[in-house]
Amino acid sequence: MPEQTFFNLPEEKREKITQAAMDEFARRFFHQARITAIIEKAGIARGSFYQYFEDKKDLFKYIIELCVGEKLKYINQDMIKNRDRYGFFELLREIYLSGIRFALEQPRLLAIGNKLLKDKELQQEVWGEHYDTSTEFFKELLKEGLKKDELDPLIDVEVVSKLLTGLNYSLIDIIYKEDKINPEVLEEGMEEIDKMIYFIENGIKKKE
Amino acid sequence: MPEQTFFNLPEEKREKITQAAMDEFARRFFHQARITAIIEKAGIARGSFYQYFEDKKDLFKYIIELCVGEKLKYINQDMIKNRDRYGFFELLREIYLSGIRFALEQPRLLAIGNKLLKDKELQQEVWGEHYDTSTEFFKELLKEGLKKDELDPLIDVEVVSKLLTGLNYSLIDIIYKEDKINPEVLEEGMEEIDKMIYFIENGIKKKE
Amino acid sequence: MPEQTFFNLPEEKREKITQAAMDEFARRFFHQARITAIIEKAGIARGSFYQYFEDKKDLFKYIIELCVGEKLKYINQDMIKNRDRYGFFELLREIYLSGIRFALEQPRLLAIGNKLLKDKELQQEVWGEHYDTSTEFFKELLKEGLKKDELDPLIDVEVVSKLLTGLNYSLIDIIYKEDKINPEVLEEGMEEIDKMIYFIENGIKKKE
Amino acid sequence: MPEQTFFNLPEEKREKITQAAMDEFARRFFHQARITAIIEKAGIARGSFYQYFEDKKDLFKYIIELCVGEKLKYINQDMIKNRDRYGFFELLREIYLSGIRFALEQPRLLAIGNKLLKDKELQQEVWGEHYDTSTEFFKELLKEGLKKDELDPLIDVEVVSKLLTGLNYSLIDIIYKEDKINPEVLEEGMEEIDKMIYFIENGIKKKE
DNA sequence: TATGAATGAGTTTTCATTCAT
DNA sequence: CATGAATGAAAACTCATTCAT
Repeated sequence: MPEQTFFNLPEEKREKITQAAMDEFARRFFHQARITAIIEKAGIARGSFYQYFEDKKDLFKYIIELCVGEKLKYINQDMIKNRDRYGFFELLREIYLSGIRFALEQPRLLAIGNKLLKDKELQQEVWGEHYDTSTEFFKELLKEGLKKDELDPLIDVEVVSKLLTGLNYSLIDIIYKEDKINPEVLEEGMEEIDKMIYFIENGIKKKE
Repeated sequence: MPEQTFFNLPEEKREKITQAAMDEFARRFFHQARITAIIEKAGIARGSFYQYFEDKKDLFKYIIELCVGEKLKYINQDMIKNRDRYGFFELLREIYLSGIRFALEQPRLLAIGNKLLKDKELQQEVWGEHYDTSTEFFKELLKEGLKKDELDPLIDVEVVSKLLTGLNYSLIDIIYKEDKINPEVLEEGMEEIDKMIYFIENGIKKKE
Repeated sequence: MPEQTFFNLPEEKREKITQAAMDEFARRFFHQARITAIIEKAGIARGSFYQYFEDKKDLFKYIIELCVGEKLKYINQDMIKNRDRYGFFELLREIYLSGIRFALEQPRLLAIGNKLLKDKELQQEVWGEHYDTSTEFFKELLKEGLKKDELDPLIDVEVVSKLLTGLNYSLIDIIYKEDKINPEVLEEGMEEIDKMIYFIENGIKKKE
Repeated sequence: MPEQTFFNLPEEKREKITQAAMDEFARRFFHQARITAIIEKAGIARGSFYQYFEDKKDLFKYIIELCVGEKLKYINQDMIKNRDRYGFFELLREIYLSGIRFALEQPRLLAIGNKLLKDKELQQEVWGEHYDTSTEFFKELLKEGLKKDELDPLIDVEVVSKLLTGLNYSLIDIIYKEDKINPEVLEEGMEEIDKMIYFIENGIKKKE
């Protein structure tokens, strides 16, 4: 919800502001992030900032939106749209892999999201009530997996959806630690990650 | 590392300060936490605060120490000490259950720890280099489990230890959401949780 | 080294701030000087102060620079530049007289310098290593005086340069006492001072 | 004017407090000096301090008194008492030499006095109106010197007494610079200093 | 729309002094 | 007398936001 003035800006300038904001929000928690740092890096005037955004939170929400949009690009949209044609574990693997690709290629955006992750209060301000889209999505996936008889019918959808969400974050933590890419992962490559996903799957797949 | 003066205080007053600090650190991130709020709630003078603690960080470290100490009380110490007498999954279940018990009974302390969890910089200041004790512990457990031939030898100890850590946090997130206890969990009780743990185990136990 | 914002200020406002700062630094030692007093007298907001200056020391350095600049105006620059055309004692008298003129007309600036004079630590922070320019200057003068055969060759340049510096301060103390101009001196005028300088000269001039 | 309680203290304890105070007042200006530092070094309780002294200034005055008393010990008391038997320049040399001996042997006390020297306000609080004893003393000496026909009758007693005072400080500055004894002076010894005094004398002695 | 100066509430911290035991 | 905890005024400094041009 930036002001229209912001969108009237030349592409280049808008980009510079966006990048500066991402840098700052990746480095510091929302409350610690300093507008001063952002305007300086972006090379704009203090007053201009408030002509583009209502306040710090307004900018933050916008940046988060960009993160979400960017994140979506890493998911194979075809699989999502035609998800009835794919198996549950294929889809799950794709979700996880997309998360990993995103982490590897957009570590800064990941850092921003991670910072938000623990601040429930802020999340609510940013996303209102429905701030747990990730879990919601897994819930849908699980329901469909059960319908297709791919999953152990004993599982509790509520609980497992949350576990899958948590595992997603864990996976990312594994490859992206302390603001740096974990070199071990890069060496051994995706193969290792795939094996890892395999073990996770064991927990919920239908017992024969 | 509070000053001796703090420990000389009458139990009751010390407790009041501790509680006030916990309240504030549970509500806000370290940098956002306000000494003013703490001293007001504790009913002490501004100057007194600095007679008890070197600064805000000093108090925070102390509170974190209390959290860790409290957390340990929730783990069956007998099992930890004589862990060779227990199976890997028995131990794992105990760890997870202890986390859940802690979350249910000490939600405020949990919130404090969670806030710290995402702030790597702060963690290093509080704990020095060894701030990932949780993962280290799971790594030990896994190695012993492998030795006892209870686990799939194909698993990557590094990776799985991190997954188990992440799962632990997920479990806690499931029952403790938005600073309130998730009522669903309390209704259905530990039984449900136990089932959940069971599914997790599938992922790594030895294939027959 | 104030910020550019300070120099962008309208002359009048800048002057008001400068005057307020001079008042405070003339009254109190650097560490005792209060920013609050300065901003109140200058009629600016607390935050503005920190937009103009990095901190109290930044302002202080600036004020000292102004003092030094002002002081230089009181020395006959022609004599300094063409000093080979003048006798040693002529030059010495000019230096001393300039100090006296400065003291009479800028008692506040003198007070500021005097306060700094005893704080070696602060001097080093303000001026770095070369903080004894006064003595250095007298040393040069003495060397030239010896070359021109005007001075007793037995004198120790190191020692006498320090004595001359000290005498300079003494002279100033004589006419400027307790932050007020000593009225006696004003009555009897420069003539008396000139006589005083004459006696000082006896100590080092070449014996016939 | 410490309280009687202070003087009832065992010699050893009193000495420890005195030493601690001297250390602090030698290091920092009165306003910067911290009671905390003093009580810690002296090993006494905070409350005790205020049982011995009314406040910080009370202690300071006492320390200054001790400094003055100590200083007097360095002057040849016989010469002072029977000063009619000595020549003006003999007496003057003794005064100066005593200052130098004091500076060499009691650098800490000298530092305390020097710090006080520039703080006119504080001086008045410590000494009331008659805080310029040094100048007063030189004035007496000069008058007697004139009576004995040893001095140039043209000199202005007011002015020269102040100059002599200033020279005294300069001498001390020469041998005691930046809180350390100037090594050059120690090497060349008192002889050099004596020569220095000789040059000073030239300025005021009776012309033949 | 752009600019950047102005604002002031809010925060941490220090320290002399008082007070209760 | 000794002790050391209690106090709170005051200081420096930060920073999001407003305002005037």
